[in-house]
Amino acid sequence: MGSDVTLKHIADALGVSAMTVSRALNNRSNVDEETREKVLEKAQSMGYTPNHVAKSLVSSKTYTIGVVIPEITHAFFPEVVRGIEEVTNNSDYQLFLTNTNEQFDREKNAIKTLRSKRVDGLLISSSQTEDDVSYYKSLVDSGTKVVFFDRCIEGIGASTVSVNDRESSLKITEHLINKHGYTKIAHLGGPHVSIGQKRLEGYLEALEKYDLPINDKWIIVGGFQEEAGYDAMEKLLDLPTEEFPEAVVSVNDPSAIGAVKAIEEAGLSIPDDIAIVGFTDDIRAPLLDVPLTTVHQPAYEVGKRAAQKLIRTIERDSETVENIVVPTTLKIRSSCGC
Amino acid sequence: MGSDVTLKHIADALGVSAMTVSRALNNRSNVDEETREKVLEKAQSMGYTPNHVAKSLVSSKTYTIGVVIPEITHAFFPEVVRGIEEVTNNSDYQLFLTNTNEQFDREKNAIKTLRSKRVDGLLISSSQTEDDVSYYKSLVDSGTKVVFFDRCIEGIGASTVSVNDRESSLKITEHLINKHGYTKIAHLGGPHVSIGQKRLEGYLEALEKYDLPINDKWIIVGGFQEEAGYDAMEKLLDLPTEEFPEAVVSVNDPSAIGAVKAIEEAGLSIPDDIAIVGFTDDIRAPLLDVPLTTVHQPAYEVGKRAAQKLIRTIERDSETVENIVVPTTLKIRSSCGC
DNA sequence: TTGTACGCGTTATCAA
DNA sequence: TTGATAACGCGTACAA
Repeated sequence: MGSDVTLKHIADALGVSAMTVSRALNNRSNVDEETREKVLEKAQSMGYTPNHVAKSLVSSKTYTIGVVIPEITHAFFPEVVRGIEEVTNNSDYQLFLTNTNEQFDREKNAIKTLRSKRVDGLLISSSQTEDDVSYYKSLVDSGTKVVFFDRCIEGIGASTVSVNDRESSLKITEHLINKHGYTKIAHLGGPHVSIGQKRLEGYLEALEKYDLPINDKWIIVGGFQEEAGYDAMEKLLDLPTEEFPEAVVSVNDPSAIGAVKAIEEAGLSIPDDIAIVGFTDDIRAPLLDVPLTTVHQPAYEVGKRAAQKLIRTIERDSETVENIVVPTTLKIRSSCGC
Repeated sequence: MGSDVTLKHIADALGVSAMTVSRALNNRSNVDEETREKVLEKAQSMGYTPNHVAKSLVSSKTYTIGVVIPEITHAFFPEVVRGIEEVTNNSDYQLFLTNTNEQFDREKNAIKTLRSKRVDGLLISSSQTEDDVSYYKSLVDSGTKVVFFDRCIEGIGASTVSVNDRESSLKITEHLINKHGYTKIAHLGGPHVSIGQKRLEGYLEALEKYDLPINDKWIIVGGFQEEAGYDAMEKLLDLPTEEFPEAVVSVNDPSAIGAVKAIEEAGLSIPDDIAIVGFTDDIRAPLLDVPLTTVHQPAYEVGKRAAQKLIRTIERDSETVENIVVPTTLKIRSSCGC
């Protein structure tokens, strides 16, 4: 594709200057109407496609946004992307999508490439599992426009869009306590950063609020994926009878679904032998043998808000840093005992 | 981000020419080792990030691929994207992802923008519903490198990667006939292009092969989404008893899932009152109340093969046009009566 | 080994 | 209203 038609080609064909062609094609006012029509016609017939690469070089603006997500097959994220697209579609931005497969190395690599491509900004859901913000801090400090969503890094000068993780986790745990009277409640957690930490805090807060025992063996630190939930649940299942929990709060639905698998394989039944709740409202949640009680996350809305905030941040230097929180709703099904 | 560090900045800081810096940074052989080290160090300390926009302008190569999919929330496509990424990740290409929401207008728009951005090639799963290939024909004729996947346009000079739609549809329909003895079989079809057409053909071929009646009222032309399946099924449900089908072959799983909803709402039971099979092997298929018998499509593999073919087409002018077919497998569950 | 000149396609700026 | 020139950041080709 090195043989593209350029402004100069059209100009030569018409006996005018490239500048005039540029003006005509960009609807500038200072072009003779007759000239403009000739140009438009010629551009059409020659199959001209404007070269945004050259435009970008001049304007230092690419109309391009890099989207970095940890797990494209986790249904939450495609839905977020749809929300992002609703916004970008109406504002001429294109999306570079990169899926990091939960690997921080791949994430750093992707961000490096995206910066080389001079994206106007980045939407990031972090896959970092360690509590070290220095990488992101220097990214933001370098002037790169970033908005975090879902798995956010707060307090480093970038806006964030997330759900009220702590509160939601508190509420769903409270539901298990209040409504069902469980007292022995375990937690299948994610890594102790970002949403993993907050959801853990919500869980702990609920137990404390009701003076329930907190048992270290009930708090498993795992990951966000199905296998992690499966493995974590296996550890719980190994617990002796007297320590066996009555209910489990999972960090998200994929993890919960993995746990359900482990429970079923152990020949136990939900919610009688053990109740379980998730977080996400995955597309599969209502379809499980025992439909999963969970926290509904408005993924589409998260994507939309994040994209809006980023574009405003890109286009206005005065835009403030915000931590935007979108509300969740409890989705009560039957895995909790209801 | 117009204040980026350039080669010239580094050059000035070091008292050398920009060219020397360029050579050092690109690991060219003809640079003094001492100079190279100084440059590398300075580049690091000044926070230099190479400008791919400028590089692309010079080289007419962007290391960028446009991916056009019709429906990002249909789980098949995220899985395809993962397959694409496995390939692009290892070859330094970035993906522009655009979701057209099954709207051909949006697709044309997206392709136009992607061409302006001078992507090196396009991976397209078409959302067109009309049987007019002229748009794609002129796209390919213009020299744009295109590989179609899943919803392909064949015979216009672009490679395609798809599953053996006709055969698979034939086989799953045969299963209903052979294994279960159904004779009155309906089809909830997609638009009559690409996979819609082929899956319809497979269905018809099966009926003909076994001398079964073909009833126009049993062939509903709909769409690929859940609502389309729901609506189509409602039409079948309105049929008088003597014309009521015993089994339904759906063009894909989302459509089948919509149909299942309609069947359940009508108070009928699957498979006793009516059997149903799909096509895709959606993540939800095994989780339905009556697990869905369907055709498993190797989405990841489709993505991988398509990306490989496109990159080869981009990098070698001599690359031939191929219609690549990846095999499916029947996924027998219980909605067929098994 | 290093530097200079030029071009990639476009637009801002100033002159005609 | 139109055109000439320079610049965006980089790499090729050639010269020193």
